[in-house]
Amino acid sequence: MSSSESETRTRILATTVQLMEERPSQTVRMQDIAAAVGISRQAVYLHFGSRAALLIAATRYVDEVRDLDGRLRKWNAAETGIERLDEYIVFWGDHISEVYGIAMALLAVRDTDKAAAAAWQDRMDAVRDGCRITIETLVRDGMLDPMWTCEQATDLFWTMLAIRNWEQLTIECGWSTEQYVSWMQTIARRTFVQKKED
Amino acid sequence: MSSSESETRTRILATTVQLMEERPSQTVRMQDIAAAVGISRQAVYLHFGSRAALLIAATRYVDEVRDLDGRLRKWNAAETGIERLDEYIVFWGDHISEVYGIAMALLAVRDTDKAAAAAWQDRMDAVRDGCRITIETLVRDGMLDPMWTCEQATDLFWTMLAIRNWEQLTIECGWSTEQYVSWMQTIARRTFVQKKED
DNA sequence: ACCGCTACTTTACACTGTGTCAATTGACGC
DNA sequence: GCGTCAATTGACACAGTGTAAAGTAGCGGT
Repeated sequence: MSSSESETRTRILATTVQLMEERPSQTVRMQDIAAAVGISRQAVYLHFGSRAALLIAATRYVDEVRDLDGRLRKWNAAETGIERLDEYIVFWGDHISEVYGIAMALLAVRDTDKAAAAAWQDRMDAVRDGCRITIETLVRDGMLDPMWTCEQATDLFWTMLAIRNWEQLTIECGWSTEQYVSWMQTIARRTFVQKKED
Repeated sequence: MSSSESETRTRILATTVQLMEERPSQTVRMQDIAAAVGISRQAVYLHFGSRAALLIAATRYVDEVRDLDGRLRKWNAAETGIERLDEYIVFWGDHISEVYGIAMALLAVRDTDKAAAAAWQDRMDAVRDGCRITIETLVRDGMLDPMWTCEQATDLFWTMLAIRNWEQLTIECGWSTEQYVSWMQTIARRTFVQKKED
């Protein structure tokens, strides 16, 4: 795969990600990306047919570079449902903080571009799958609070982990990612884990 | 105030709100609003200098029509902190479901328009104030879980109530507003209210 | 030496939506 | 009839995306 990718293509992707991280996503134009790479705007269109296509490719690129799959291994290896709950929040918190820039850019074009909307949906579905599997492991352990169905708990867990919430707590409220993770873990446990009957 | 407002101006506002509720906000253009009202695009600019100004006026209009202040009375009248927590979620859930359309439109132009950003900030600050007062009432009652500072609990409560979360749970997950309210109340209580020492 | 290929450049233009401007019309009160 | 207020019409500037066409520079093969 990476053998077929030209060096310029990779440089475009890396630059795009970098610019998106630096500035508020909206304001990064195709022009800016081209200029930063040191090529013409049209050259960018030569590699990626549209802004949306570029953003989609950029998210994939980040996943690859940051080793998304490797990071999920710890979560996957967790034995108990509660461990999984904790590990998923750790994984996701760390991941968001590195993907935030392009994720927001992709989210912004989603309204006008079908492909971008589909790409976003894909990623959100993947996160939701992770949430569902986590909740199902809790159920298996008999630890899901009976007030929730599996479906409801998944909806809620998935919503809690929304990037917008991470954004608000860290960027607007000034929480560190560590605080985000540890407090999110607390809320998730209190919300989903059945209380010891006493 | 309402005496100075021309009938056309009001019709523009009402139509804007209506269109924004119907369609995904982004796609409603000044042209569409003008056509729906039955006037020219320029006539809209005659009343509201810009798209952002129109959206800001539209949010105010909705607040007035839906009697925002009246709805807050019940929350304000609540005696205990826990009652306030519950009532604030009821108020907010109902309110979001009626304001959703324009709120999203306002949010969308926030990135490109300073006035819209300020207007959005205003409203979010107001919600945050409500959250803070609610949490402070819990503190007064000695009911806030000692794991949170007042500030942290406010941040978190405010984030829980984010419109995006309501959007995801109701529109994407299919929850009713009643479910949203009742389950949000559960989570909020479990997160913020100190457990009975046993 | 020439061919063709790939990667990129330059210039120009179409399109969409916002926002501005100027000249015009039509109704209403006085 | 006069002013004026509300609205109309048509034209245009501007930004950013996306398209199209012609040109260039380097490189490998024959």
